[in-house]
Amino acid sequence: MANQIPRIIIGRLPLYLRAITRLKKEGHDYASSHELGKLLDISAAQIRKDLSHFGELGKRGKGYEIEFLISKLNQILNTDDVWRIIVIGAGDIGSGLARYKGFINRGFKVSAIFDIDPQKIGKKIGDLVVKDLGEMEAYITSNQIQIAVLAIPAENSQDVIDDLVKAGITAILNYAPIYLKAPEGVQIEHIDPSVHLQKLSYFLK
Amino acid sequence: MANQIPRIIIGRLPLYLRAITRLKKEGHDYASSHELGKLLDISAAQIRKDLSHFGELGKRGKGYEIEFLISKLNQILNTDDVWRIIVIGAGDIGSGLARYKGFINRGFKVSAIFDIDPQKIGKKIGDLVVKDLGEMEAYITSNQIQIAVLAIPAENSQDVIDDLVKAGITAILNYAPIYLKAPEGVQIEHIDPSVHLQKLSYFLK
DNA sequence: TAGATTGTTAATCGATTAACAATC
DNA sequence: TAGATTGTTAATCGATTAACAATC
Repeated sequence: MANQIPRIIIGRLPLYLRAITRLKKEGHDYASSHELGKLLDISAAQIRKDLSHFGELGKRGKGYEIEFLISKLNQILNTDDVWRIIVIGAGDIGSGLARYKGFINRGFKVSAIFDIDPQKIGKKIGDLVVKDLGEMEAYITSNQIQIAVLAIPAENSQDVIDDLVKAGITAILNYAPIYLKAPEGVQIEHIDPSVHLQKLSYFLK
Repeated sequence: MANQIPRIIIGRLPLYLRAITRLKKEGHDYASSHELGKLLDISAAQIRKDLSHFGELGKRGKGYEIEFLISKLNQILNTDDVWRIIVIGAGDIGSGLARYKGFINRGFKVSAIFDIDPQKIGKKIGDLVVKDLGEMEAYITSNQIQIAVLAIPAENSQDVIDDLVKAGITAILNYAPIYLKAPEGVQIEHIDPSVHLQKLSYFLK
């Protein structure tokens, strides 16, 4: 099972998981590739092909058992357990993430939030108290954190990335509108609303 | 110039624009496809191929004139002018977007923010005052808004989408962790941090 | 059994890369 | 001119789709 799955397939698995979790909430027990496909605007053939990389997950004639597929997808994505993640930057985005209730059943939990601004350090956000950025490295090491979310201005982000990696972080979700370099083996994902808006505006007028 | 450009290429143009804008800020006048490629982890050949869809934008022997390429990309992406966009939902994400200083030089400006919660209506966020969701449709019509950002809980988002489209919105950036249906011709982009985090966690452990 | 839907192969389609003539 | 880099063609690579035997 699963010898170097293409990245593009991995990128679709969270969407499958999100869609099928919704079907479960609606009371379904089984979902066919066609149903899922309609929900996601993805062809049924592609969904079957993607899933088949991880074994025979469906039942011919019936579809995919939802409970089973959910647990299988979580297993594949390593979200069986909850990852403790840290957030760097206690601005609007960082605060929003720290307060966000939706992470926990997707496999994540913000366990600390850091900022460099003395005005913010010590402030309470949701269940957390903003920590001094200076404590970040020690925190990562002693809590064995692997995932960090960067929610700070672009100018400072490359420096912080370097510190994060040095401390042992191996996966970064970056909200700064800038492309960042990380050493081989450190995964980075980017979220930049302006990029999405520009994709949209291309099609307008 | 430009007969039905593949979506995947359009998706890269904002990245080119972001990278080259940075090079401008650093004082460069020209950028070669190799420089850009190194900055973005994209092959030089691909960058040249992508850009060539829109004419001969470079100078052989020199590269791309930065000032010219920026204006050309803005022209292609329709971000020459500033789009007035609206934000639905005045929670952390909505507030963050309303206060975000980075939109204006990427071609966007939040011109109104709406919420359904009486506690939030009337509150000041940045330069804006939160409006009643009930005023949304009238606002869209009379201001000819085309782009909306959805930053509300998943449960309510399909209803709001329908209202948005009815009022004339043709492009939506959706922060709710759910796949939404919109009629043909209405573009939707999705941002769901959990999806990105799950892509990251796949590679861990 | 009949109907439905998977898993998988082969065919198609599209995107990326390599290579190089054109040319600044 | 010599060196550099584009624009573009052809070759390669990879992803998607169509189709259907297997089977629940």
